[in-house]
Amino acid sequence: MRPGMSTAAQLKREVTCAKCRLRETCLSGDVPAEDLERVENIVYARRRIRRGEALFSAGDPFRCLYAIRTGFFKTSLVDREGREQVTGFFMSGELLGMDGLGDGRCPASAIALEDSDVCAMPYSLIEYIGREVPSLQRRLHSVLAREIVRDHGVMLLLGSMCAEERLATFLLNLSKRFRRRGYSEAEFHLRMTREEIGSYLGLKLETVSRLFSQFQKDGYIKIAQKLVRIVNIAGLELLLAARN
Amino acid sequence: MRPGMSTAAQLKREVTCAKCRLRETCLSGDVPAEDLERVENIVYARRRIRRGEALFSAGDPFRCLYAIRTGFFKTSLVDREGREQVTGFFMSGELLGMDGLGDGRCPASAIALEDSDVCAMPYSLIEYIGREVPSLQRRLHSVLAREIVRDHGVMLLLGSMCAEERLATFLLNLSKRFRRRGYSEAEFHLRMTREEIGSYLGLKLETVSRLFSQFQKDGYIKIAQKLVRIVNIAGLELLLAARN
DNA sequence: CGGCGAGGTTGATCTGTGTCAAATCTCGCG
DNA sequence: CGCGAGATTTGACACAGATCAACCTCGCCG
Repeated sequence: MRPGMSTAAQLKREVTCAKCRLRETCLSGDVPAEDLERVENIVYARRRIRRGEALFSAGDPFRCLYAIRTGFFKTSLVDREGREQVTGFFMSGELLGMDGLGDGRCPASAIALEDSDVCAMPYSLIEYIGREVPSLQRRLHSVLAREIVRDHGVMLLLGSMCAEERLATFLLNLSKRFRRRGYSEAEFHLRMTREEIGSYLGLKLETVSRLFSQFQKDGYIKIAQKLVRIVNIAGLELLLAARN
Repeated sequence: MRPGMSTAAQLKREVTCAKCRLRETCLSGDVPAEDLERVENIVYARRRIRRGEALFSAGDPFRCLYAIRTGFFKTSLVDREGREQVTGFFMSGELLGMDGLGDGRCPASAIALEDSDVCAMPYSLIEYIGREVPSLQRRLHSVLAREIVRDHGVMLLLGSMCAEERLATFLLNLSKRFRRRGYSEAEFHLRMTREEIGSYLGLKLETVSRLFSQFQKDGYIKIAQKLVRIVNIAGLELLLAARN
């Protein structure tokens, strides 16, 4: 490797989609091996974001999509009247920044909830290379559409579930995502505060706190601070199916 | 025109994006004139959907995106436990079916709330032609992303507004969309029932009904059945800004 | 042209969450 | 290693919106 190489280029070197453990959830997921080298060029740089810092903020010009290599983020929206809404929590292998594609500005902010590493992928490159690699193009569409489906799921949660069901859904969703990444599905750290959970679920932090206590009393979970252990996954699922 | 031409082809003949009044909100929006002929080929057929019928249903295989030429639709989701959630209302010039792009199945249903006409655009063609016409490709991305942004707006509504604010937001949103289409922003027909409004806004139909009455009493609107006339738009906006 | 059924309104009451408040815990930092 | 700010828990109480119920309205079909 040449000395004097730019930082971005150095960082880029460290990254190869081919070897990335998270490839299948990422943009290069379905890209066949022979196109992979081309596709790797869309990873322009890696960025390290410290806990509490913004990867991007509402109003920023849109340039990149970001793939989370390690870490945890929340995205949130603030309307003109100052109402804040957490719109999602994102973990390794997931993509951030897709909503900026609409009109060249990021409508939301993404804040790291722990020290995190991301791959920055300029949209201009994705677009350009996508034209030559249909599987990449398709994957991008698919990822955008899945985000829409996810959002509709949250609308269902907010629009037709009671507090208990919302929190159960939230825990089960996190559990499933951790499992898919090879972490324990039963025990994990909540990276976010009760208030952030509340904002996401359309509840107040006190309600979230009470529900955690109640779930513990009912034997569904053990909770100590931010560490959750789901003792009875089936029970939580049943709670959703109950529909009193 | 040849006799014996297939129905689909006949229908197709009637459609030219170049002359379509709704082009700018549709997929061909930014496509330059010289590429338009190519892009028009993605409109495979027109379909007429009667009030109450489904354009597509949850579980259907995904093939097409649909542009609404005339009419009005709701989309809705039903979860395993039978909870139903209306996820959106769509009017002429808007696109339906994008959420199916994720995994080849339509996760939601789209029901016509009045007799409607749509352009069916097979995804395979959009994909293929998009590769040659970057402005189309880009437009598709943009439209998908805008849907994400819209959904986040609904999440904000459901997660942090009170009933009064939700309904005011809903009315103002409809008003704005009618205006952009050249219809009256002040007076329009609600195509959906109180129950469907309620589902969309996370409220019960009784609450929706009461709020309409209250808004009328407070001089914001006149309402007779499904006909709304917004008497005081600024007042409704102020109601949102108030944040008691 | 009359009756039926779906949709809508309104009232009374109930209840799940919000609100407010106070005590406790935790963790980063000097 | 202790301090202070922010986070969490818990309790008491209030209230927005749900629920239940009765009645109304209107379009439509026989």
